[in-house]
Amino acid sequence: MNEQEQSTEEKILEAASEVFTEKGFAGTRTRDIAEKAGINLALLNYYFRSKEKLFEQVMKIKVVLLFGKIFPILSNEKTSLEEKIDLASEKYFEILSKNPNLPLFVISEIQKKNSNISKIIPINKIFENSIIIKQIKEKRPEINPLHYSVNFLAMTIFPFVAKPVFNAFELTNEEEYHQFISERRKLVPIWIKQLLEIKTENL
Amino acid sequence: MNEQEQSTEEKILEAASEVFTEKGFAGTRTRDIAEKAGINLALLNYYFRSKEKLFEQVMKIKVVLLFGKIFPILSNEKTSLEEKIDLASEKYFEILSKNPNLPLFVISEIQKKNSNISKIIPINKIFENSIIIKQIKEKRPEINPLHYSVNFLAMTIFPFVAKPVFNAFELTNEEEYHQFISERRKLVPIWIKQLLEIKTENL
DNA sequence: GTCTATAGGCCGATAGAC
DNA sequence: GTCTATCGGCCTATAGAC
Repeated sequence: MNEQEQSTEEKILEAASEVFTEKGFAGTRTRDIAEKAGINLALLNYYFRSKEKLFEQVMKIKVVLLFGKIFPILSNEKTSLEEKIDLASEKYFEILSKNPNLPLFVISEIQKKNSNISKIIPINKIFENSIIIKQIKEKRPEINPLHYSVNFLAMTIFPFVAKPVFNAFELTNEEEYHQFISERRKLVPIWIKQLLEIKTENL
Repeated sequence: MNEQEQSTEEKILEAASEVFTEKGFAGTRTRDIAEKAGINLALLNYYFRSKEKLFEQVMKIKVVLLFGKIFPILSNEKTSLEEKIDLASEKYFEILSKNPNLPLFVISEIQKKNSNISKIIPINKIFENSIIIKQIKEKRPEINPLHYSVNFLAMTIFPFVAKPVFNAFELTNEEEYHQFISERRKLVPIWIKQLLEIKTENL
């Protein structure tokens, strides 16, 4: 499924995905994408019109990858809150282990380009109407459910976002980092469920 | 302390700080820095030699701002673990409220430039030898203390890192976001202390 | 120290042959 | 569809006047 089986368009898209993710939109040269895809620079513009439009397609794919698989889990009417936490955690560690710098790419490029990405996926609507939010509200009506969602995302995603810092300051080597992540895969759902048990009356 | 009281060098540095933070190294044009500083483009090179060297100075300041104030708290021999959590949390929310996109800038630029930034501050040495690590190890010897440090940083920093996502997907408006942050200022230390109480035997 | 003017190189995009 | 060659603009950096 690698070599010749990919169409030219797919080869460009894959190369673009890698280079954009590594260097960001502004730091990427279309020449580098063309070289990595093994095609000519002119072909890139033939297929995608411009660097900007190529980037938009990559970003769309990345946003769907980052959020798409999670929402079905959070919106399942048949699973309990605790089961959702376990399943979402498992799925996220799986996605992020394969795509470690996916979240940093999406976040930092959204920050730089304040694009109208909310038209790709209406995250807020899906989120606000999801079953899990109802379940959290039932369990902890005194606290904005967004806190628990952010806690979950923070504990799961942050170690991947901060990986460049781990490397730069040599906090872990590559092996220790993977060990660390695989420990968190088990710990995070335990911690999240525990946080939901704490009553905090006096805000 | 604004207008004429700043030296030209300071004006350039402050303008550079703002533009680099907003657009990243690659997305920044030295012309924009010069314009924002109210000086001529040539002056920028007169004072700082190159865009690269100016960036390095800005980055050094940012890294110190992000970590410098925290380490003394974590290394204090006279405070308890719980007191350190309260003080570090307070200090971080203070720093990040004033510099909301500081962490995203530092992380994403470190990722792009894999610079030898560890020479600015030897974070790993300071971290490993800090008093708080000893205190965490005493309390939870079965778990790598890095997990609790990452939990703290994640729960504190992540909402600031992810702010562009909050905005892009309209999860909160500006007022709701500030309300959300001020709630976390109280909740995060409570949660962190609670996480330290959980025994997790079976890893 | 501060300015204007410009050199010099890089990069995105396209024209045009095959 | 795919290539080579090149245009035109932008951006960093510097030369040189004041």
